[in-house]
Amino acid sequence: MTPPETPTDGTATNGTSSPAVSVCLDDKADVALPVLKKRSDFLAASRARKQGTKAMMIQARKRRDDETVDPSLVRVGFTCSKKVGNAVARNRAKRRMREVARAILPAYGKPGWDYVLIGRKDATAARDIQTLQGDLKWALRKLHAPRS
RNA sequence: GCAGAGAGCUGGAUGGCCGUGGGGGCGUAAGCCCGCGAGGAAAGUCCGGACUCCACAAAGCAACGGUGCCGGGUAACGCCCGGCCGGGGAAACCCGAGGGAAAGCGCCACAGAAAACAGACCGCUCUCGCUUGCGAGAGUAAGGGUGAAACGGUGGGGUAAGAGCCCACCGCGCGGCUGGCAACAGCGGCGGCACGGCAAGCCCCACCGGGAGCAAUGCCAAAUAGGGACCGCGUGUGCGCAAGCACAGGAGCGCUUUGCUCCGAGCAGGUCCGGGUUGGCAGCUUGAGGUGUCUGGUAACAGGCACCCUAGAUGAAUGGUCAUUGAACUGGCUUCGGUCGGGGAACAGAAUCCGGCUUAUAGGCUCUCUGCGCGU
Repeated sequence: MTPPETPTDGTATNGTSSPAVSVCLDDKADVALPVLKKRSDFLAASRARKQGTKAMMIQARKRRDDETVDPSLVRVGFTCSKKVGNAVARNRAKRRMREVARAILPAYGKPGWDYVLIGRKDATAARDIQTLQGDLKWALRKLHAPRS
């Protein structure tokens, strides 16, 4: 009846981070963007790096080398907890995040990484779409930066 | 035109570009093309079914849950339609858990003398006594006061005062006739009045009802821990060589009766099955299906004919953006006709599928009816 939601337990701190790798950003406009579907992928991402913005939370994780997924892929997942609102509000937030990810991630995401976008109450639906894209680019720069 | 009542519809629109979930086609592939893609409530999960799996010897009884005026509709319903009765309204219409209180139990707060079986607080009348406005006795229940409710009501006669004591009408009860399939209604007769209310407290009566749900269920693949069944040998007493029969015991089928089934202490063995986890496929959308039309019916609805195929996801598709337009609401100007701006669409998102109910819902539209007013 309802899709699975973000678990509301707060397990989202220190995880496996990797040093930043320099990536060439050209000719990636039509790269496929697979969607995360397994609960375990979401749980792994929630234990990795995260960066909040005004209208959403972004989690990012570099996949380990022994994982079977094609290392050239950028994968993305979307989630909204029930705090975001009723089903209409949650679906709307996911659709807007999907649109933002489609515009930004093929060019700015790094191959071999998984990204999870988490919606926020009211803000995800209300914020201008251009601003949301800017938010995501800013957050990706922060996430990709080497840890100090 | 104004006020009101009922029934129904709608739920921003059009186009371009980019994207997305199924389906179809082309292609070795990358990919390209075509077509389809949320609601009236998709919601609450409250009723009723379909469909699956499990359970099920019969009858009676009991328990538990539900329904409750009558007739019809339906696959079925607690739903719908029509009618009856009671209540509200000037009317259109609206509301009602609307069987049984002479089967039984229980309750009826406060107030009041008295709350269910009769009785008498203030009174009223008569008699007696005297201290002359009080006491005693008898009669009475009309009047007063209390209450949601006070042992029929109103009027007249009657009386010491009164009382169905008598009479008329109304109410009530009993039995009859007429109309109606029925609930019930009408009419006239008899009875002087017995039977207060609550069944949404228990209860009685009638009728209905196995359980779980698509995470059902079936299949495939991977992966592994050791649960169960059957076979074989073995099993109380009596009779019997034995097979078996009888008896006793225990267990199960809600209970009873009839009836049936099973069991008995283990094990070196043999054969087979299942369970949880993850992924995939089926179930999965052609159905009590829609639209139009004709026929029957007051209607709910039923039937005939023609045409149509209209989401099938599973971390879950319907989105983003641009242009034109744009309701409510709102600011200014106004010659009250408008005009220039702002603003940017309610409740809400399919999850096996249907029939209902309930709840949420900005605004707009249509039809019918009632009352009043105006015009012709």
